[in-house]
Amino acid sequence: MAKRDAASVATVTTPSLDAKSLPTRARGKNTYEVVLATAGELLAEVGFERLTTNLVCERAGLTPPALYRYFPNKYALISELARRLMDAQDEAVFAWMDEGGATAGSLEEAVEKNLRLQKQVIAITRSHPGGLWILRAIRAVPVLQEVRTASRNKVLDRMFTALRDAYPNVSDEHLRTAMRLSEQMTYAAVEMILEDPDLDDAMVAEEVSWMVSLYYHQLAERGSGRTLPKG
Amino acid sequence: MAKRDAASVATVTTPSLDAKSLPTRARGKNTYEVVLATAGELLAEVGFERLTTNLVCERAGLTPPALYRYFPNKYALISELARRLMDAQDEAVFAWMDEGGATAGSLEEAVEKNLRLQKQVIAITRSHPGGLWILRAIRAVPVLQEVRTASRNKVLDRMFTALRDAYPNVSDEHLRTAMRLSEQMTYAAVEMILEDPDLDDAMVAEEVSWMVSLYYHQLAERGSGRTLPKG
DNA sequence: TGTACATCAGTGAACGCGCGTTCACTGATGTAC
DNA sequence: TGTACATCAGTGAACGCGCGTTCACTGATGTAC
Repeated sequence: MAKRDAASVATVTTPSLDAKSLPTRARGKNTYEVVLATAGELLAEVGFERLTTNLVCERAGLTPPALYRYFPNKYALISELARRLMDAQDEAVFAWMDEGGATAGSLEEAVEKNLRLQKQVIAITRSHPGGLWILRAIRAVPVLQEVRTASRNKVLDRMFTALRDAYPNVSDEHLRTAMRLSEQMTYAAVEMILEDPDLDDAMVAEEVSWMVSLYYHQLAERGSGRTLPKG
Repeated sequence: MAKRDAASVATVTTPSLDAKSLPTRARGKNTYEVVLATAGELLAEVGFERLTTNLVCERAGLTPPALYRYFPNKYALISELARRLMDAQDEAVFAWMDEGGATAGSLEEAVEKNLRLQKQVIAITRSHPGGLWILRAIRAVPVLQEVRTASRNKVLDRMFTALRDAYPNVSDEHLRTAMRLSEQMTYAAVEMILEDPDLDDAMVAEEVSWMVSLYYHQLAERGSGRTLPKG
């Protein structure tokens, strides 16, 4: 077998995200948090691409080896920030479900409940510095996609269990697809709102709630075949 | 005024995208296309972050100054690829509108028409090497967002004109928001399908069509206040 | 309650790599006469 | 139809910068006795 032309091979090695070691003492814990906070702050200012460990150190008033003690690279920084954001969002969703948010009777009720959740997710993302960039990063950076996938699956599994019985005519796969689409819609709207200050948050949130609620409302009436709703 | 601490300032200079010069002769035009094709290919293989001008040159069998003659940096490469993808998609949307795709009577008809467009957009994106990465890049990379914005506004303006009269009870802002949301939903679904091969393309496309169609269907009935649909 | 010691936390300085970029140059291609 | 010349296209080799990373070290902090 001939030696392959070097120019034709593109090697891809994924950087590790494993925290090198966690701080045990107060000083170290503080540094750890300062680094993360600074990373979030800089993320909001310069975006993902321009974020470097050196830049974080400079801003945080640390030398590189101090950061490097806890985080192997910038991906580990974003990974931790993303994990926290996802956890906060997931908690909000679970609390919402526990209050019966997902089991509405009328369409109007569903819209109202959905709207509350939508607004919460927006508020949570906004309260996390660099939140918009975190959302973009977990979509666009391969090593970080796992954070998003893990969070999504956690929420989806629980929601699937909660909703399964409410849609007897819909197959498992169909229901899962429906849930993934509404999840996508929710996050797309959050990104939209955060990146375009001209948009009316409340209006966007309400419209998304309508879109998702109408869809689920009609999904219940639709079979696995294609039955149109009455009217 | 005191000199600001260097560590507290994060400068952001945006790279230029202007093509340095366009090739005039056949050889140059060929090189130009080879560079772009290689960039798309590598984008699909290694993603945006790992794409470098050096890597493109190596794979294309060129030296850096050859690439550099036409493109100032990697953003210019992706920008051109993105512009082409957006143009192809926009054309499909316009053709669809010219065939009356946006002006359906019944809900069922709307779903059918919407589905055709959705499938076309998926096919177009798939046919462009690195298409998924191009979509991600124009969302996540500041200099490239303009490509997306330009394309979006072009489509939105034309669609707004076409739909304006069909929704008399809906304000301009409301209608624009509605269109932006359905646009987001469409692209979110394309990304979803391209990045998760386990998904059933046809099912996702159909569900998106339902979601969007239901939404517009109900939008017509809804006032600028909040009137619930009958039923 | 004080001191000695182990361990944690952070520093200063330096490194190698590869990226983007440039320079002076050779070779290819079209065109004027 | 051939040749001279202007311009386009691409090369080879080198550069500086800044990023990630490491090393031997100093300083801070908790704890055993």
